[in-house]
Amino acid sequence: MQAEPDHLPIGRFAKAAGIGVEAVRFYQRKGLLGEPERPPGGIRRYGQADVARVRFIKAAQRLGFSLDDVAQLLTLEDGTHCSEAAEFATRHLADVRARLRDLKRMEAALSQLLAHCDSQHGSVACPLIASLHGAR
Amino acid sequence: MQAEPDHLPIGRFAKAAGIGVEAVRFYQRKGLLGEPERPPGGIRRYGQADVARVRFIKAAQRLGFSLDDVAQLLTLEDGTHCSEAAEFATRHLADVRARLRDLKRMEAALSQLLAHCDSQHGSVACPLIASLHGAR
DNA sequence: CTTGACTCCGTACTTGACTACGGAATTACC
DNA sequence: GGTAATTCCGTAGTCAAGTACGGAGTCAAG
Repeated sequence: MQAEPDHLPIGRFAKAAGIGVEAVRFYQRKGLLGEPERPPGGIRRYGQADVARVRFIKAAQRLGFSLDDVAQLLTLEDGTHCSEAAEFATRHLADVRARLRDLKRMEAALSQLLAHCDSQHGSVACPLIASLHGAR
Repeated sequence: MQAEPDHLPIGRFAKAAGIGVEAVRFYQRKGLLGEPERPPGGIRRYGQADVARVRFIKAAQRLGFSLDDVAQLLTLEDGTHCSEAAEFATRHLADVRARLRDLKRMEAALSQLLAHCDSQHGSVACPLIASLHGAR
């Protein structure tokens, strides 16, 4: 049958999303990803929206969010009632901003290291620990 | 004996750093943290520099770095020869910048959600997935 | 100088996030 | 329409990052 971009069987879907077939099923069990309807005596098909969803999951994970965090973020995406959404979003936003602060400090420390390194050779230390001082 | 800030026994040290005693030993086994000398028939003592080091480890983890990544970052802190340092630092810097980009997008999406949410009640969706589109 | 808390060190268990396996059903290709 | 590749689904194993346990040695308060 058609393997067009919005009727991908699980194997192609997983490849398109950059994960394994087993990981797809794992995310479905965790509730991060829906199981498309299975036509009687047929197989499930996946679309581009599913691919984007998985890419988001992987991106958020790289930013240090657990799958439980990602699940909450996805409920925001999916549209919850405003009052609950605001609560989650506020908390996650504070979290995101704290991470941003630390990452910026880290970027500064690393790029200063490189600047030093370029200009003179020998050995240099990088005050990474000090740069995040006051972090929590 | 003295329990002054630079002669902490492992229990106080762990508490000061916000982790458990077992985690301290675990980081030592991983090489993230040195084992202070043990005076013959005595116990090891830890100082503020160790506390700061552990705090850095935890902060970096929250930013999505694995302990192996953190180990590399710490070699920069500890001061390596410039040529190797530059290589690591360049790679990590690119990584940090990619994360920064994604986090900024996420921050924008979340704060927009809140802005919408404040101004009108009912249900709102948050285009988080779309906000990271083009992420890797 | 004893007693209770703490340290040391090795091994084993737990949790989160997958990854692998295997047998029955479905699909795709010639 | 047969057969090789996929899918399905359940169970089990793996790896990272800890956490817990336990017995022998050390410290510190009375």
